[in-house]
Amino acid sequence: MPDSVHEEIRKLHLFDAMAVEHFQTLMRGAFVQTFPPLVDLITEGDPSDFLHVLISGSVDLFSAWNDRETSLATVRPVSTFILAATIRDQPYLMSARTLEKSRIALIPSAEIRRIFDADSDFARAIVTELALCYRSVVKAQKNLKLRTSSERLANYLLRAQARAGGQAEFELGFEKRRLASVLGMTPEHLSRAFKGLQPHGVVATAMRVGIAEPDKLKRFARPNPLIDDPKT
Amino acid sequence: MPDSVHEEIRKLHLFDAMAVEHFQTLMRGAFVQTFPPLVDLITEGDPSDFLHVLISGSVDLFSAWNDRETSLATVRPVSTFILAATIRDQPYLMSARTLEKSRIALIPSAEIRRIFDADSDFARAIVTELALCYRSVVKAQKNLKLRTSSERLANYLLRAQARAGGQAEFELGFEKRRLASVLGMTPEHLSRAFKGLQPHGVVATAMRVGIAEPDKLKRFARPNPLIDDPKT
DNA sequence: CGCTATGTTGATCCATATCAATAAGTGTGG
DNA sequence: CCACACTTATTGATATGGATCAACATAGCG
Repeated sequence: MPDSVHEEIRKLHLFDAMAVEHFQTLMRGAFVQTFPPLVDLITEGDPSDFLHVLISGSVDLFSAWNDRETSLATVRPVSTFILAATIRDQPYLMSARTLEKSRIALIPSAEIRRIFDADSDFARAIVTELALCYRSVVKAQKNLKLRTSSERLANYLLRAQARAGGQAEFELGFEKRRLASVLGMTPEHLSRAFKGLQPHGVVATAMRVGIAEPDKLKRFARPNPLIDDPKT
Repeated sequence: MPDSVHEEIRKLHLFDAMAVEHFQTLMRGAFVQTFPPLVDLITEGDPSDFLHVLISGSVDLFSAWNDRETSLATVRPVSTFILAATIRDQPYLMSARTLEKSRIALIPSAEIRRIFDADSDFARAIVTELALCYRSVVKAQKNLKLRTSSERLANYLLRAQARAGGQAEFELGFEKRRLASVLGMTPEHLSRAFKGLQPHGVVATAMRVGIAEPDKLKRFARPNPLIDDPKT
């Protein structure tokens, strides 16, 4: 693995406080890989051999049971996934697949656990990261259970607009088909949901979205920091 | 707070590895309280002043938005709740209320954070606990999104039977009204769901439940360790 | 230029919520 | 010990959010 990547990973606050020698030990067993869209990365039930760190792109965490499948969370850079399984040395509870082209660092779980025991700065960083993951799953769950699909779409668009720097018109990173899956609905339903948002000033053409009057959309969407703010 | 309670808390594996003096510091600011059923313990959005440790009883974690309310998880002894908010020093994401009469230890969050920084054994124990909380939320989410309400009820009954020592007939700890809320459905729907399970050998009278042929019910419920096993 | 994947639209179905009425407990004061 | 009030449980009728199925429209792309 090239040193430039080492430095990139070292900057992540999960790794920036730990002792140099421990970091180097971790990196010896680690590697970074670029995956195309829609590649299966892990399967639920498998032993947690690697901690995954998403460096760029996005990843869908999902689960299946009895021929049904559901998306549980979307991971965005830079953050880890399946940290809890790694820590507990238990099987993954969720499967993961790339949504877009993604760069991912893979670090052997056994090493993580060993160094976690040896380096208390690292242990503390892990707690912070894990608490963040926990809270993001809770927020995803609230989003899904408390909102209708149109409300989820409206709030998603507002967040996407914020990510795009607040312009009135912006690119929608996904194909609509994948956006539907991210939002937990069928493509047909997403299509209707977009139409339903027209009275609230949303104009959707191909992969571009325009929000005529953000305040109007906000009155419908009612964004809430305890659901939509990724930082808290 | 009586010393007997100190010892009880000290036995929880979250606290059993930490240095004695740190434990005593924590206990100085802590207290244990017994709450009747249906008491609101915390409200989402409030600052996380206390880490809660459920010693006996059960607690519902729920959330509200826009006049809608949903239950997100049920906490059973012995475990902590709102640990992630405490660690991150951020507002609670969920509200909590007792489901039954419950004993709860309250430990000032600021102390937890201080000692977390000073005691690496404690930090490690927190990681383990937090990973467990994370995984239990994920399991709750899978249960809710992948199963119909009858399937959730069937699996709940199988777990309740296991908790009761595997007898064919056992007490159902809750009022049906509360069970419905725990399972994420309306009381009316629960009533119908119980009827729907009769062909699978479930007999429900008042607060007692009988499972005539567990294998038959299992064929319908399809329990899965990645959803139903609280230990992994 | 057609082929295949994606997006839209319409019709219908399903799980579950909601509303309404009634029945069955449970508790309290006289 | 009973009458009354109040909560809980059941049952029926209806509404709703969203999925599914089917038809058709587009749009990249070899």
